[in-house]
Amino acid sequence: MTRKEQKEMRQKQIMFKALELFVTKGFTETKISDIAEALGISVGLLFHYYESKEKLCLELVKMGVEGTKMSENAQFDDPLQYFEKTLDGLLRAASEQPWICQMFVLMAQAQRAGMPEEIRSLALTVDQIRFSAGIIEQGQKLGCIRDGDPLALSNAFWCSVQGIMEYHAAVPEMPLPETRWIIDILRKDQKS
Amino acid sequence: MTRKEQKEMRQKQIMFKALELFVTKGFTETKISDIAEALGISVGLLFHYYESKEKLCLELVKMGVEGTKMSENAQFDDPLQYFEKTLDGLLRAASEQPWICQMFVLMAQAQRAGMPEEIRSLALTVDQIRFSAGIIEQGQKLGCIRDGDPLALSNAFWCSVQGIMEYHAAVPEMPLPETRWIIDILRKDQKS
DNA sequence: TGATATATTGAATATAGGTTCAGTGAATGA
DNA sequence: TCATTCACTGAACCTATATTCAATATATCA
Repeated sequence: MTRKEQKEMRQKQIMFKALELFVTKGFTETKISDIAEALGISVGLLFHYYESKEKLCLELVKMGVEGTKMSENAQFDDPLQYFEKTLDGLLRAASEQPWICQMFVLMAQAQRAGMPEEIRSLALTVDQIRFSAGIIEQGQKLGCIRDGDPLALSNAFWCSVQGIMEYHAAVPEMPLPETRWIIDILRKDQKS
Repeated sequence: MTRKEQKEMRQKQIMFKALELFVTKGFTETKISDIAEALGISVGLLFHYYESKEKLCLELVKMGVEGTKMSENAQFDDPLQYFEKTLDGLLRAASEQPWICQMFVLMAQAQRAGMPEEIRSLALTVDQIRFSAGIIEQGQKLGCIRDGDPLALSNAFWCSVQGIMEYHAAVPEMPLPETRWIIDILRKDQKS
């Protein structure tokens, strides 16, 4: 293994363990030494790769922001289908790769007051709710999404997803819901 | 005002401000001095009323546990109606009294790893999800709640509520969803 | 009114935990 | 092979903040 490969591997290792701990214990509650210990490396080595706990978290949030922007580019015919596809993908991913759902949770944590300002403002650049409200409006015109304030509907949907991801990050053994249960928050005429 | 009244008022004052800050900033991220400053009192006074930050939080969690047990005693005819009544009450309360929704959020925080053990174990004594799963099972037999793993359905419902409360605690100006949108996670045949 | 109890303060203390750094050993490459 | 670079260590350092405490002000009550 070349030096470069080794370096990238270590960085990845550190990031994913940090993500796991930040999400299960919380950012401030996670000690740098917790991460180091969990990986069986020294505290000093961690600072060799990341100049601070804050920068490490920032790196994770950057990753999350990119992931979100990505998903906003998904193509769809039917607006309701957009949510179906997105949610189905998320739930499938969450059940297989813990880090996807953890990432989801981290992004919410990062938006809270009390987070380092640089992290917080970056996290606040994603606004899934407002973005989806536009698609919901389309769906309402087409008659596949129920009536009501699009922003409130979008909020209801994404908050539900958020809650589910959060709980699954903490208690992975709890069975995840089926996509269509959550989609029915938005669907106009149930019974498919 | 008598001494006793004054004492109770101060304690309430401190508890509610602490709740607000614990929820918006996080437990560890909230400094004792933040609470004191926000109330215009000294740090020392806070310790006169609560022997530690941990005990203060514990008091809040106790309050939350009692509230939850209370709501479990609600009477109902129709299982679906139980959820409707409960959620409607919660949403109504959340929009009027911030602390109710904050309390909801605190309970989730308190259950996380990384919290002081005494707080965590107390918070873990409430198990809304498992409790509601029983009611969901009844509803399925009666045909008013959709088929599927009752535990997973209960999880979906309460996680959604959790997510909504959490977001509303952070961004109160976002309009809350309507009860029936969330109830439709559980409802068997939509279109009322 | 005086004596006691309680509310209140803020400076001093203790400690946890993020960060630094001087040093060791192993890989790389000329 | 030798020199250089980089991975890696863990103890020392430093700061932020929970907690303590001695002192003061105010209320209660006999």
